[in-house]
Amino acid sequence: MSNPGQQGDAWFDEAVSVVGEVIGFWGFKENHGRIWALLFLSAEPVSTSTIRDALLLSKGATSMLLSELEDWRVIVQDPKQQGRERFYTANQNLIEMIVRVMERRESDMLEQIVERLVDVQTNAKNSGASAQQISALQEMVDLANMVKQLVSIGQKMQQRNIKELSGLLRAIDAML
Amino acid sequence: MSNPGQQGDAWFDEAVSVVGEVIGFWGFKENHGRIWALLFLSAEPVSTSTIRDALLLSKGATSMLLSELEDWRVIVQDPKQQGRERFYTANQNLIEMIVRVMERRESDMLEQIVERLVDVQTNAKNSGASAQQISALQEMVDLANMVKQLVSIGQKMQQRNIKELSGLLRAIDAML
DNA sequence: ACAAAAGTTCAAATTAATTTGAACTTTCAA
DNA sequence: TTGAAAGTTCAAATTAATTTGAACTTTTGT
Repeated sequence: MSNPGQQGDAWFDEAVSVVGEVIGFWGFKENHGRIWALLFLSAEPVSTSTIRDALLLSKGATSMLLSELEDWRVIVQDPKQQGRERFYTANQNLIEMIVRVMERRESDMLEQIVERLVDVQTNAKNSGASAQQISALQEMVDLANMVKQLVSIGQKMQQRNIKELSGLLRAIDAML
Repeated sequence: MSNPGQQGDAWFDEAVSVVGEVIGFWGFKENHGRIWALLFLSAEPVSTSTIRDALLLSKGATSMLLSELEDWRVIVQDPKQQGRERFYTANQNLIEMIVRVMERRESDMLEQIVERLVDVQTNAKNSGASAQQISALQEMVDLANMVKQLVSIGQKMQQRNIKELSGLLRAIDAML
């Protein structure tokens, strides 16, 4: 068996598919997940053209997908590589990665949501909305704020590994 | 001012929009969010035709969206109403609702993912994948299991209200 | 400085998700 | 029992998301 455990092996392709599906399910493009999986499972930095060939993507798509992933710091360019082509590696810290992406995706939105809902509540009061309606709006605001709190907890989890977090979750479970 | 704080008021429409956007952003249809918001902000049960008229939906769409929401127990039919038409109310427990929907959406998937990744790992071992690759796969499995753990914590949070949970989150924050 | 290779951009094409509406089934008031 | 109003289904239409590829810009080895 030549080139063991690389792109082309059935298990490798299946892993790339699984991750692609999960990531796609979770609101990103399937190809974001496929690229990340390819890099995460590769020992060495991988060149852009290798990625393109392995995943059958166009030049344009590859460029866009890679720069999005890089922007989210889900992948990183290998600075050691020199020459014309770029080489990438996956961020190996899954937790940090997930937290960062979540934060980036939800944070601005949550801020805006709270703002808009508070506005709505003000207008509702001035338009003679019922007490019940005001408190329904308040609950939405509270919920949005709770999610903000959750995001900030996420931030603190960035430097912990999965094993530690699993232990923490067990402790929380016991509190309930 | 007649019909105070009802559909047609600017604040009401804005609230419906905000919720629709959030829900849409979060992987559901915008109209799921709009219907739920309309019901959540209405004092009385609302008839199907009122929903249709207020949100400008077709007969077919209304039927499908309502039965999906009902299926997820995000809304519920009012049993008191009799007559030909159905009336709905929103599930008032936001936390229960979110947990239930998440659980439903993620649970089967997570089970499958773990299964497929374990399979992949087995094949990888038999195909002479590197130790590094095996452990990368292991990390993915661990992560999926951690998310399962998280879902099960979510279940226990169903009967708590937002204020309680906010306090709990503060306690967790202090542990980090 | 040049030109070949790599990367970017974005309008058009493709593909996927959502909505419509007509034909059908079910429900219930008379 | 009957038929009109309500509800459902699903293929076709619409709308939205993603991908392509050609024209462009940037980079770098010579």
